[in-house]
Amino acid sequence: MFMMFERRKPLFTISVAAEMLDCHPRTLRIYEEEGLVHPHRRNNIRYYSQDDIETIKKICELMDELSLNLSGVRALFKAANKFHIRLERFIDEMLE
DNA sequence: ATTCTGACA
DNA sequence: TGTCAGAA
Repeated sequence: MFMMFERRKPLFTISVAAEMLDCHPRTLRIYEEEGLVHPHRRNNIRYYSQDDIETIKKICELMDELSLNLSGVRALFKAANKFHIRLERFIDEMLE
């Protein structure tokens, strides 16, 4: 189907995640290639957690509110990691 | 039916 | 980023 559970947490297949985020599955795969999200995999199939969904929402916000492209987001992620900053808070502050 | 990867008139 | 082919 399009959803499964693990430890009480819902996991969504790429098609469902894409619907929730109103974007193309291709886009989600690209974000993964860029190392922006790491959906859980089972039998080579991607399963997105609610957290993954939230992370991607943030990515979209960064792109259209700050006019950043994918490479910009990638740079931001790299910086956050380099300075040991919590990604969630980091992004929220960028959006303030 | 659904997803995956790789490729691009 | 969208779309399509070929395989799983």
